[in-house]
Amino acid sequence: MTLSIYNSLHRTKEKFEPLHPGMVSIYVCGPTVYGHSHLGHAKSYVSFDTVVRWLRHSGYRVRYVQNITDVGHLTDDADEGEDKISKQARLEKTDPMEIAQLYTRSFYEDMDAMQVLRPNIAPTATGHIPEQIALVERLINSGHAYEVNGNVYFSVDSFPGYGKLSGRTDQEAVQSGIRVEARSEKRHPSDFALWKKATEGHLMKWSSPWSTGYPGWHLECSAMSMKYLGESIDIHGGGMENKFPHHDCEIAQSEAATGKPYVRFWMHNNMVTVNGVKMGKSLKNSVNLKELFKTIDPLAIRFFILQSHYRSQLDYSETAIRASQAGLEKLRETLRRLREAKSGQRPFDMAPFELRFTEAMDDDFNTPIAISVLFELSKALNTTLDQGEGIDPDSRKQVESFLESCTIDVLGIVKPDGIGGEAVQMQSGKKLDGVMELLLELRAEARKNKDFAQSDKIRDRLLEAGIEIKDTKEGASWSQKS
RNA sequence: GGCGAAGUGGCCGAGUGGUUAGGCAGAGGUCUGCAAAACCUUGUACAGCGGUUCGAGUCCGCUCUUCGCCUCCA
Repeated sequence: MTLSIYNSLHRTKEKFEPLHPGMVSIYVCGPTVYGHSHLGHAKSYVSFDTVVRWLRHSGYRVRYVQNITDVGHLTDDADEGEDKISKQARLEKTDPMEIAQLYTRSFYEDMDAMQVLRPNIAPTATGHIPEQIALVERLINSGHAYEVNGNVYFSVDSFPGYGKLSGRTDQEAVQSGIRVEARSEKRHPSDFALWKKATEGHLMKWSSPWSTGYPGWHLECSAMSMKYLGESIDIHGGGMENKFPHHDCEIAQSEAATGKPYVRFWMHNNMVTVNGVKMGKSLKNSVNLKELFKTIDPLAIRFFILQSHYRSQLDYSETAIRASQAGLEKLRETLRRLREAKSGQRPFDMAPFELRFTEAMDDDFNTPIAISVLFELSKALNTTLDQGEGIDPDSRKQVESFLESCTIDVLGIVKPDGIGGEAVQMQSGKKLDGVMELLLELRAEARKNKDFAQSDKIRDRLLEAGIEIKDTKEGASWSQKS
């Protein structure tokens, strides 16, 4: 079986083979750090995290680069637009660097909570100004860029393939551009800035051969991708809204500079909507992750995201996410049960489940199908365990390891050192085990004597304390709940 | 206006020609002292109208509706 990936560049699924056998290079557009992360960030980074996890699981050595944008994007398209980070710094009465640091930390906190693995390299735009300047020089020298009044623009006329990703023709760009930019100093309305001269009072600026200024909107990704992954990379990921102009500009400036294909597979994830409407800061309907984490297990949010395909829109609602949490709990319960179950004689064949899971993931990372396979496996296991004879040791070991591999390593919906969703204070585990043993013993005696008032009291009080008791055929079991 | 995506049972959400998606919620049942969990049974959905086909959520056309991009945005 082979992995196929939907390539946005050709709008079709293609068999995936990396450029260098066994090694995959992937670059994903990172966040601009001027605010706390929202559910849209979660969808994007959970999706690509799962892509990376599956590639690694499939045996590839993956180098994953995800930038942190800490400069260079303006609040509007006019020359006098304010840098978003500077603006936030002004609003919070502090320094742009502090803003960038604050929200970078905040971003990683949220991603860590959802078990999004850190990228191998997380370069910042401000840390790569020389690389960006070098790329601009390269483009000027090869005739693909020109300088006017301290600004440098990329000449789209010099790159025939401009717009090939988004499917926009140059004609349209001309037509829409002419009205807006009639008096521009650009040679062509679609030309985009590589370097901008800083205006009076602009805080984030660097010296360059052309002016004291700052890099253009699209430059950092090209420069950093080339630096850390090479001039041609296997996969570049990002949100669909970035296809145009961001990714088309990246392609143009990179391929014009190197003469090589920039990206072999373009992957674009779809958006989160709230009640069917796009989530956006300007619409004031964005769902802040830190807020969400107060009431929902971060891993349940991850699970919710993975229950739809990365190329589908995901509609957020309270009820939908609650339903996901309940479903995830069911899978976790099966894993708990399997870990505690005694071995026996019953055979259990997990091969069909493993095959279907792999096929689903290999089919453009179809996590909703993969998860449905896990639910079916869960049901089959529960049915077998319900029969009380126990699964034979070999099969049991295999299926446990498979289920752990799927939920912990591949999907990241279960914590490696526990199940997830329980209270965190497990340090006193040993002591607690002893106490619980005693309590369950007392309760068992009470039940034996039909003193149900006493046994129910123990159960109810423990539940209040966050410990749930279940009576099974093999005796009572307990688990901690969050 | 241009480019693109989509409309699936109460809700979420897969599925691209022929057999059960899956989850959540609901109903009934098994088990249990009672719970909880689990399991069993239960829903015959695919925007509308035409067409192709032995056969269509699944292909084609039209209509309606929704959404995204075209300005920063995951």
